[in-house]
Amino acid sequence: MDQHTITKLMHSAERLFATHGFTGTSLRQITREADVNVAAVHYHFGSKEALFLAVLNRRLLPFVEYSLARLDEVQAQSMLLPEHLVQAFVASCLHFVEAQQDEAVWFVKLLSRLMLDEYRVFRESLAHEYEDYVGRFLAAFSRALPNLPLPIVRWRMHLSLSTLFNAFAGNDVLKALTHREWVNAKVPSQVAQFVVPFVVAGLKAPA
Amino acid sequence: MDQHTITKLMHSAERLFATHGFTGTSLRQITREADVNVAAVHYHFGSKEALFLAVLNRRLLPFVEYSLARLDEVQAQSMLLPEHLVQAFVASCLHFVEAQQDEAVWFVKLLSRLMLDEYRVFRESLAHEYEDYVGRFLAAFSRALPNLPLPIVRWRMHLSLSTLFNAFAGNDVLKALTHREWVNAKVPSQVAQFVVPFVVAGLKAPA
DNA sequence: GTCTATACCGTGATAGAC
DNA sequence: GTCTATCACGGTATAGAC
Repeated sequence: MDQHTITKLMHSAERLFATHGFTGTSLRQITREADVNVAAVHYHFGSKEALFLAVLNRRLLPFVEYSLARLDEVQAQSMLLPEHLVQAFVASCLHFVEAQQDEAVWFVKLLSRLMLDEYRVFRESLAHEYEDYVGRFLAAFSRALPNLPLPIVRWRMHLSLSTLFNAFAGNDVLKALTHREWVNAKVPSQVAQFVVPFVVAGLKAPA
Repeated sequence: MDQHTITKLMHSAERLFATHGFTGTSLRQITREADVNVAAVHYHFGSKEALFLAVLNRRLLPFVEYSLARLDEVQAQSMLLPEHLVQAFVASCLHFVEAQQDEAVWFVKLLSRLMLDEYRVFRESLAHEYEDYVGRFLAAFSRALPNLPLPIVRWRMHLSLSTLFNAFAGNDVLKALTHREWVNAKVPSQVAQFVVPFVVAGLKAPA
């Protein structure tokens, strides 16, 4: 156990940001848990915001790369169906989880927060890195759903990916209102079994 | 403009909590915007948490009541289909938005945050109020999907309601990553037009 | 019952010793 | 590269004036 300061900081920050949110986590909590000095964050990253972005990009950039490789594979097929795209995306998620283990769960929770207005401030920095990624998936969805007008294709892709993300992150509005587990899935591959048929059917719905 | 202190506080709190989150909003911001003293929150509500719950229940309790009335209507029909349940829920949302106007948008954003772990602390208080509501909707979904095993019915209902909530709240993972509007819907009834077919098809997907 | 002044502590950030 | 000291600010909560 002789990790570098930067690694220890990112590790603690990832878990704490995922659990308590950006504003809900203080630099003092992070540095205490990482067992480093309070000033270390500013020395190595410059600011709390920069630390958050670093934590995010550390895992998201490799994920995106892997995910695009899977996309290229299915695009190479002559017949492109919506389920192929969902499979490419889900397979990337599962591969990611398998490689990162527990840390992946924190990371996905962290990622699912970005949808909220609260995290608006980070969007400009993220756009530079991920604009191309989203664009390429959208083009693929257009190919796979040739009979639907573009606005509907965009909505369907948005709903599909948001639903998948929220499912993997364990975000559940029913659990929030009743404090009870209504759905249970021990591992991400089980989550996928429940969500994929739902999403694929949604994509293929008549206009 | 001679509102009561309590009303002014709830109004400001709703908007600020929705925009910046619970930890991201300070009592000073709320009281400054409401043009009341910093201590007013503690006098009238007891704590920041209690204010949050009050803001939530103020709109959610009437919504639930209305929504259950719509549910009873469709349950009275001899043939209960998944689309009837979705329609009952969506109609309640639209009725709610029409009555509350702009404030409804803030409220739905606020509500969609409850899914996150960060808001765990409120779940116990909420369970008491909304356990029955969720239970009655679940029973209806079981009736409408008689050929599916109960775990799948639960997943489908969870995915449907979460997807609808996120759509009305404007939560969009693509927008977060690219800082760009991919889907556009001026009013909630337009959102419904895009989301309802997706969700209904998802519900009716083969097991 | 209602509001105000204020206490006390934690926050992100910086400067400078080592 | 790391640490201590310190800053200005804003956080929640309370004691007490009207």
